[in-house]
Amino acid sequence: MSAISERRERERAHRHQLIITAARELAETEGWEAVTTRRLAERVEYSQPVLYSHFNGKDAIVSAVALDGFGELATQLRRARQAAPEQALRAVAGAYLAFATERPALYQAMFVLPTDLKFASTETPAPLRSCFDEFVSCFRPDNERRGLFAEVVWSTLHGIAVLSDSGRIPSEWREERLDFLVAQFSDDPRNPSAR
Amino acid sequence: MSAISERRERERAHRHQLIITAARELAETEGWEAVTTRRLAERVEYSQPVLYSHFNGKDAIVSAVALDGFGELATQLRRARQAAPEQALRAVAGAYLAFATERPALYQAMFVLPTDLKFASTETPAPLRSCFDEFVSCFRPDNERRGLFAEVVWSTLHGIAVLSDSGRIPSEWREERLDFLVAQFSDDPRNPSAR
DNA sequence: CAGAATGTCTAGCGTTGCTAGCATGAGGGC
DNA sequence: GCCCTCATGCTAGCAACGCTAGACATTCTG
Repeated sequence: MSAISERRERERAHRHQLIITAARELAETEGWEAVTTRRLAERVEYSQPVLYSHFNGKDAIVSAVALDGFGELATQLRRARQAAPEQALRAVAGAYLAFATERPALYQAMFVLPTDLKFASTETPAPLRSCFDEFVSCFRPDNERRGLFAEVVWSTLHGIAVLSDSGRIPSEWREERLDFLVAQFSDDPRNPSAR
Repeated sequence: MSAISERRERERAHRHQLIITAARELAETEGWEAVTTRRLAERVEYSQPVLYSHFNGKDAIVSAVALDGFGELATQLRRARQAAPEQALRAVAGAYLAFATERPALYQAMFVLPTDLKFASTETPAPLRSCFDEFVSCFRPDNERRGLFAEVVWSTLHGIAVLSDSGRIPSEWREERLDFLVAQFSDDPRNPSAR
């Protein structure tokens, strides 16, 4: 393989990431309904068909953005948990909701829009699994049902995030909901009903 | 007003409902992405523009379907609660999830797709309010935070419903999640941590 | 019976995701 | 140095989308 084709491959990879970040920025400033293949192509200063030489279609672009998002979410959750080890659940839940409200478009790509990402299977991408594991780690290792705990806590947070984003529940009681949720689901020994 | 115009009004109302049920059936058999104004018009055996003489646009049709759905959901939740007054939360939560899994398209119209329905405000339609009140009624009248309880329980159920519908959590542990959720959120006197 | 009003249709606009097919330009063999 | 090959990116266009303008027909009104 010649040096020239290596350079080409590099440029191609760079453009690949350029498309992803352009789609993400466009979605975050104007919402996903404004992300059309035409506008995206114009933004990366290429014609429309080059998008299809990098991705199978628009859904694949959304999936790529979502995958980036899962990486970021995983690191933020981990940071929050490690910064407050004795209140891990509270910290992780707060970080999750903060992520959802601060990057609503990214969150939508990850959890609402149709993507071809596989969840909860053997081919689940690592960043996705890491996010879930952060929730699991909020519970005691000897808790045999921590997987179930994590699933339900995650569901609750997702419900709060998506219902308040679409205006279906008022967003002003966010902190109260968080405190309440943590109190109900924490499995530390002071919460006798949670085991 | 003449008898003829009365008949016209009747026919018009009938056709109005015809459009709504046609949209709902189409969505439930093929998903909302298959509900286009052209196919819907063909299905009700009228031309496309008549849809716009009944509704402001496609979103308004979705909203009308959703409103029907809220009426049905409210009666099902009420029936479940009254059939098991001493396990109200468990019954209502089960009925909610059953509704979501048995009528996924209807559920989407109510809670996922963009609609112009107002939630949690003074102009919230009655069926919508009834649904929420059913959750509130699962908690003791002397529980000052039952509104908060209801919001969080609803969020959890919605999270479970939407995450399992899109394949993001496995649907096989539904009963376990339900039992766990009810155990954590019930405010009866045997659950000391819930108050 | 003429004119106004109502209702429904055909046709079409602008936009969408996506693709066929044509250029242009670089790489390698002679 | 020259020509063939092949890949790369473009222009142009397709079918389908939500929605609307304007023509036609039918019905009501004075």
